[in-house]
Amino acid sequence: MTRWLDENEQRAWRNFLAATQLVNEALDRQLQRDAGMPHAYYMILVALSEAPERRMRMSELAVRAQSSQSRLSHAVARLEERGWVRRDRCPEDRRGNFAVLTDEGFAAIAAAAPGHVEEVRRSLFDVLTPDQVRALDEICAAVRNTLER
Amino acid sequence: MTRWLDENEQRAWRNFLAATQLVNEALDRQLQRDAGMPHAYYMILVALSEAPERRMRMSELAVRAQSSQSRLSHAVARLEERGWVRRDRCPEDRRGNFAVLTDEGFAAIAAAAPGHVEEVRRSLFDVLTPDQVRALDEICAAVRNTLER
DNA sequence: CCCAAGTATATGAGAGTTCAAGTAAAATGC
DNA sequence: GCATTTTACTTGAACTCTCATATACTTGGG
Repeated sequence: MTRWLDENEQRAWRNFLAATQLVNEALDRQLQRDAGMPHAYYMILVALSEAPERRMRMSELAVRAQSSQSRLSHAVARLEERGWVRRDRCPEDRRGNFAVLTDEGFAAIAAAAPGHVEEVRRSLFDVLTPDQVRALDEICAAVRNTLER
Repeated sequence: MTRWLDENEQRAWRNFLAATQLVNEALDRQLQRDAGMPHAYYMILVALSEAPERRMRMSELAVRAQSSQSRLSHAVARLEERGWVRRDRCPEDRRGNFAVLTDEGFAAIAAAAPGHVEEVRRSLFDVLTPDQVRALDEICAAVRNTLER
């Protein structure tokens, strides 16, 4: 019954697992070492920094930062302890919260960004030809389209 | 100084992050739900099942299963509790250990494999054209070549 | 208006991962 | 040969993530 992977698919699959893990590990290590935060936290701060007034409702932030709501809740609690994020109650819907990027938080990603971009280039873009970057973009967009809700 | 990502690179990067995370989450959820183990554990069991006599030194296993030594050590401890793996001391080098896949462990991946392959197809291969699979393979191989070791 | 159902978020426990440090045995060098 | 370094692996603590559940508020009928 099971349609097993053929040889080419096996190879592609294993290369995919290895490559994506290597990239993610490289990112996490660099950010942890140089900025004291995991990549997931960096993504949250970046999402906030791009939002109007640098604030966003928790649920929207979860989507933008590719996080589950629970994970985000825990993460924001941690970021709050460090003074990088603050929570403001939402007046229109008193169940809701805004996560707000503080000036310290903004300073933190501003400081972290150059090293991070450097690592992104080193571990991905420097390795690929422009054609490969295009191909990768399309491949990932296709995957998103299918798996995202 | 910093060479920021241009618009295309930005898009490719964000699609890459989203797509790889979606695939990994899909894998982890399916395996956790249907086989009671995370993907990392599955990879360890698979690596062992492919080894001669279904056993391997811890350090080699770490490489094959794409795990750090510490992570592997903890994971094998857990797998041992479930009776899926056993540890044998290595006679030639008494610092060393073999991780050995038990019959129960083999049964566990044999049972898990079909559902896992199904999920791999669903979340990646079914979405891509043969050309895209080839392109992805080459891209990932290039990344591995650069980042590995 | 009130109650049931739904939504937004938080919380706690359990599990996995990382990092630094620890143990033990082999290899190296003088 | 003995001290040093290296290798193989483990351990513990701190942290993050997941899953199930709880809380608080809102919404939609009747």
